[in-house]
Amino acid sequence: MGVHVLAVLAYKEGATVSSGLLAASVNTHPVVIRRLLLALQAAGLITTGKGAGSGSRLSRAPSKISLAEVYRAVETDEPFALHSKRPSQSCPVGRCIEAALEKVFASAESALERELGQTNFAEILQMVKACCEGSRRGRN
Amino acid sequence: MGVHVLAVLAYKEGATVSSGLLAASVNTHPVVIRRLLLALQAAGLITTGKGAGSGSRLSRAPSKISLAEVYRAVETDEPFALHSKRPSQSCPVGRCIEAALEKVFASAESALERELGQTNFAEILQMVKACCEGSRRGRN
DNA sequence: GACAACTGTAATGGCTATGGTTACATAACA
DNA sequence: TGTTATGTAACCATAGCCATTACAGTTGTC
Repeated sequence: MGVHVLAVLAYKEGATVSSGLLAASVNTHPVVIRRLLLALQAAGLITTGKGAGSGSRLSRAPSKISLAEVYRAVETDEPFALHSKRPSQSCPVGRCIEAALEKVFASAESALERELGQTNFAEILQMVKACCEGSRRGRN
Repeated sequence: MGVHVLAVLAYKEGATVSSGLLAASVNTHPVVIRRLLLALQAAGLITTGKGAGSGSRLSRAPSKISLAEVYRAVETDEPFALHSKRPSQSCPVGRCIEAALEKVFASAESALERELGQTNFAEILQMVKACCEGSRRGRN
């Protein structure tokens, strides 16, 4: 969903877009979008103005924003669920499995981010535009 | 959690382990473990017997089981949440973003599985055993 | 200055997924 | 036949996420 928002912002190169318009495209509620925009702001990906006629825009060129940054900005919890309740400490495996898993999962996540880092929004924008050829009647 | 179960089975090389014992190590309920065992059976990672004195064991050597297989066996839904409600089809971005994202996410997931595939349970077992040196009083 | 168009933020309710629990049928073994 | 296990359904509790409402603060325009 965060990707969707940034894709729209990239689509409207530089123009400010209100949360209402973004919500219409994502098909959700403006407040949901604003919460998302806060996370994207904190990550420095967009700038948001206040007041009438205002809205959000990318703070960098689309080619300078990778999916990995969006992932880091938006994702809150760990991709792999560790144990909710701690394993039994009286079992040798239970006592040590968490440390072992953390190491492996950390490298898995870094591999994931490395892969996501290889796609930027210029490419996404290009894919979207290529897909839309032929159905040029866009109201928005 | 699936990893934990298989790690215990690897720890008890070849011996059958009941869902009750596994549950004690994971610190959960035997039924939860049995649900998990069903998925691991379906993936061909373990074999489970019925009846008294029975239980589960690995169906392959630990070195022949990778984390990627566990991931595939256990994980049900997509790692990246697509849109729950479809985006607005009247917006050019909304109309095309899903197809673009699917392609990118598929490659990201395959990168993830590639990374997970590089760790097998012989290595995990080794990590667990290395961690437990010194605290050798294991009741189980 | 009043108004309109925005964002920021809190509070709330609903939905879904997951895990925990109980209960019971069934299968194997001694 | 009794004991020990699995397989499976049903149900409740919990957590996380999204949607919604409500309202305060900010900016630009008339």
